[in-house]
Amino acid sequence: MRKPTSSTATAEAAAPAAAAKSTPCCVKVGLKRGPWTPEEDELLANYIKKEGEGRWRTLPKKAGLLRCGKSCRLRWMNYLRPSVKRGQIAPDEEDLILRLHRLLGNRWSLIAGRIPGRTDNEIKNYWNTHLSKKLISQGIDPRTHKPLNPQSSDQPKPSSSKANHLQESLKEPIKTASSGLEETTSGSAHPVISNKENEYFQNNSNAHLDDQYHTDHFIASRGYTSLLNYDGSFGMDQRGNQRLGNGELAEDINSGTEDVFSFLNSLINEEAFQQHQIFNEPNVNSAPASSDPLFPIAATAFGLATVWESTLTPSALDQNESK
DNA sequence: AATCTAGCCAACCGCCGCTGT
DNA sequence: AACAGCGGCGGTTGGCTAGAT
Repeated sequence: MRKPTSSTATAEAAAPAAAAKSTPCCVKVGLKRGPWTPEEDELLANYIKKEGEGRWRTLPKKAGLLRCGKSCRLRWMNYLRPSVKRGQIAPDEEDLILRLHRLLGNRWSLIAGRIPGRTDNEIKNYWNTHLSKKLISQGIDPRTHKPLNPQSSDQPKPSSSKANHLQESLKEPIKTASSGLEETTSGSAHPVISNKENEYFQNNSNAHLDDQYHTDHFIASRGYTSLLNYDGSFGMDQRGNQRLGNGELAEDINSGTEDVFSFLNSLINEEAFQQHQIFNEPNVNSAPASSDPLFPIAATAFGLATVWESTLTPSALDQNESK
């Protein structure tokens, strides 16, 4: 159990000594904690509107808040930011969370980065309160996305159609935006996996979808598509890292694709890209239209993606090796 | 009506990696 | 190379609320 009073008291007692050496933002002398008031929200929002995000350590003082910088950052990121979407998680968002979690594990910020308007905290809470329980009730281990009882994996699947849908959903490879998009039943556009990729899974005996490593590796090796956000924009975490899978995977990705993605990220204005239609149309197997106002950006992205597709994907590498 | 219980979620904590010195 | 500061992340907590008893 958490011990707020004692830990706070300890921190406060230790604060003067700590402050003499450094000024960590979590020194709690005289700082307010707990729920934010509307007045505090207004102060914070107004300040950030004027001065912008960042410099969290000094922000509270300048904004006239008796909060630590971390608390301000959290409040802004999870609640006050205009882009934060409120309200229930939609079924297609839930589906995406499940798929991303299967690939990424508890990398909430990475998952949130691919679901516009949702925060890592919100997704984490939703997972812990809804999805993990849902998976358990379906006999699926929420950590591994595999059957809870391995011996029962040969048994018939749960009889309800909902359960079947969930099981099937978890087996599908995550849809990517490499070569196109498809309409979901709910009407929103999801990135799709290409025929080539399906072919790869079918032809490569090591790439069976139940195998977390191979699924991860496949997606990771196709770095550029896995880094496409749900809305079609290119996504990395805020440090510019690609935190997919375990460290080994991250190395795999970083060794081959980071430059490409840094370049793409630098090319693409996210806001403009979100409004851009290239990744929001049902079929974008063709190159972007030159009449499009964002043609230069789209064409560069498309070009790089095409080069990547034809030279560095597992199937392309196999083909090149066999030549 | 009062009490108990469970669920939800905003907020906190400790740790880590990056960056600047 | 070592250190300190900062921002960000994931795990966890505890207050609030709705429903059950």
